[in-house]
Amino acid sequence: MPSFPELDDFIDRLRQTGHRVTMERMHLFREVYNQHGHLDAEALLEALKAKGRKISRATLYRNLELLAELGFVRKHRLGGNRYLYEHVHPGQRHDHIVCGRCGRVAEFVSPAIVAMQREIARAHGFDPEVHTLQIHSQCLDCGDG
Amino acid sequence: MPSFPELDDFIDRLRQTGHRVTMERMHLFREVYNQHGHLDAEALLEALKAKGRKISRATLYRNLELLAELGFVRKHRLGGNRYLYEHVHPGQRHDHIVCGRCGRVAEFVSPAIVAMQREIARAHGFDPEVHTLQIHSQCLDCGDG
DNA sequence: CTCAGTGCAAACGATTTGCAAGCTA
DNA sequence: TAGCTTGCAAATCGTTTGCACTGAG
Repeated sequence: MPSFPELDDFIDRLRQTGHRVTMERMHLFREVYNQHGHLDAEALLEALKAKGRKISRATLYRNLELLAELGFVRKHRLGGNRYLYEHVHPGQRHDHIVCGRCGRVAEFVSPAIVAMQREIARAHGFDPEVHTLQIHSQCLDCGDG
Repeated sequence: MPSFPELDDFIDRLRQTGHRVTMERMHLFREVYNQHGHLDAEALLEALKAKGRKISRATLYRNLELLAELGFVRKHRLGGNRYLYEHVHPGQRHDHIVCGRCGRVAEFVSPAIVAMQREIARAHGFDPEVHTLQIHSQCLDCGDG
C-alpha cells in the first residue's frame, strides 16, 4: 500500500494518541484524502467497497469521528440530512456556499468575510478564533427563475 | 381567539392559495408568532400541549412546512439534528451565529456581510438575491478554554 | 495475552408517509 | 356532500450503540 505524507502523519498521530493502526483506518484515510470535495458516509462506503476494501458502516462512522477529532477531516452539515466530510487542506481555510435545491457546494476564500466573522463572534460572546461559515443560496440554473 | 395583523395575513394567504383555515393552523401560527427566537418542532408541540391546544406531531410538521412555503416562517438547520423555525420579521433580514457545543444561537445584522454574500454568490453561479448565512463558532464560556 | 477495534444487527431521533376518520367550505 | 386535513401508527433515513468476536501491540 503506497504511502504519502499525510498518511504518515495520521499513523504518527494514531500512535501518539494511543490508537491502533488498523487496515480499516488506513483504507478510509486514503479514500478521504484521494477524493476531492465533500463526501458523505454513503459515498465513502461505496467507494471503498468498489475497491474491494471492506469496511462496515459502523466502523466508517466511528473512524470519521476519529479523523475529525484528530483534525484530519472537517465534518459539515451543509443543509440536507447528512453530514459531509472533507479532508483538511493544509493552510487554506475556506468556507462553503450551498445550493438549497440540488445541494451543490462551492468553496470560497474571503479574508474580508473572515475578518467580519471574528468581529461578529466577539460581539456576541463567541470565540473569534473558532468559526466556519456557510452561505445558503440557489444555483442560477437550478430553477426558480 | 384574539387576532393580530399577521394572523389575518395568514388567513388571507390560506384562502388565496386554496388552503383551509383550521384550528390547528391557527393555534400553530399563534404559537410561532408569540415566541421569540428559534424553536424546534418538539418545543412547539410542548408549548401547544401546555396551553391545551392539541395538535399531532404529523400535523405540526406538515403545517410548519406550509408556513415555510407561504413565507411566514424560515426553517434553518443550525447544526444539530433538528430544524429550527422562526417567524419572519418584517423588513429586518438577519443571519445567525451558532455555538457548536451548546447550540446557542445569536442573531446579527451586517450589511457588509450581505454585500459580500451577493458577490460570492454571483462569482460561483448562485443567485445573489437568495442567500442566508450562518457562522459556526463556540460560546466563550462554553468550555474548551 | 489483552483490550482497542470491528461487524452485525438492533436501537435511535427527527421527520415523513399511508390510510381511515373528521371537519371546512 | 366533497375532499382537504387530521391523527395514529408504521415507515424512513442517517447515524449511533450493544455485544460478542477479531486482531494489533
